[in-house]
Amino acid sequence: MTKTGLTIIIIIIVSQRGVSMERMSKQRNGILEILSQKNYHPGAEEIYSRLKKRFPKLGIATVYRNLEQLTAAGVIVKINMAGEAARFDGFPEKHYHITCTVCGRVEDVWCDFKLMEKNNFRQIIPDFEVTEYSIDFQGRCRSCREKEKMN
Amino acid sequence: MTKTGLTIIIIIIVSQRGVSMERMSKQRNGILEILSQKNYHPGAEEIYSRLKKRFPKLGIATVYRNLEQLTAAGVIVKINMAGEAARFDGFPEKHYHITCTVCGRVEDVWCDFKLMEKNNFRQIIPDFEVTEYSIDFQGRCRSCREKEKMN
DNA sequence: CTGCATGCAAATCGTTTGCAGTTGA
DNA sequence: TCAACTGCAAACGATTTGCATGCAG
Repeated sequence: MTKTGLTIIIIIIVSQRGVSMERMSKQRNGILEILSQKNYHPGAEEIYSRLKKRFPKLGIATVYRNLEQLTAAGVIVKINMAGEAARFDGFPEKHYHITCTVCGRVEDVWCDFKLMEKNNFRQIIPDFEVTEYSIDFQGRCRSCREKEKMN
Repeated sequence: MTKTGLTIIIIIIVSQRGVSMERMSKQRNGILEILSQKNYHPGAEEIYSRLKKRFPKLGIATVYRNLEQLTAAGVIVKINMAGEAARFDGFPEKHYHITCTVCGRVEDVWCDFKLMEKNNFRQIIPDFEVTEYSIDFQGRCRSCREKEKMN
């Protein structure tokens, strides 16, 4: 719980909804390029190994540091996985994710949950001022269901 | 300390769910006692340090092993926190949690999200067969908002 | 030129595992 | 009795940090 961290996030989001990174290094740009693919949610390790081909001297710490900063700036979104390594999504527009319990694939869920709007929480959770929420789905994707049938 | 009373409750819960822990050790019983408090969501470390007073030789691995087994048996629920250590909830009945972004406090949210029922997901996420979902709220709790005002 | 960003290595954190000794049913 | 459970220590994976060097603006 870092009070300052929270403050910084708010300031950046309010001032500019876009990128205000101090500098655009080749490495940071590479990460953004990888994350510009829709419905693709790699972890730090995958981003690292893909980028390592282009930047052989790249260190994993650089990837983590950039992912952290880009997340704080609201340019990308961190997907916290239960137990496993976090994944990242280059599209910060509000949406949800679904994880296949069999293969672990993470896919986008683009839909409005109108009843999930913040206003409704006033009655439900009176003691709290709800500022954020996330919905995480789990299920079996089509291909995993088809594979299950074969066995 | 009402040891006997608590044990009876635990046995009822276990038998109702058709799950049988192989043995009920003193340590496991101690964990269940701690988690029998409503709206209390300690992490492994907190459970450990509380129980360490009663069982000075207790190892943290025992706590983790028990929490894992109790979670698998459906007797308790694991709350995966973003980044931080997981917390645990002794009440497995379906409900949600809200985390205060300021103090980190986790509180229960007992409410029905009727539109959240699995049936509705068929249209929303056609490729997936949704088996589970979780909603995680974040916000500021009353006491943290009051503290904020003072500054 | 300046200081943010990098690469490297070591450290940290939460959690898991191997193993020998203990214990509950 | 004896498999399941414990305590201890070491191992683990994911992520973070310290520090000297590199490079974008």
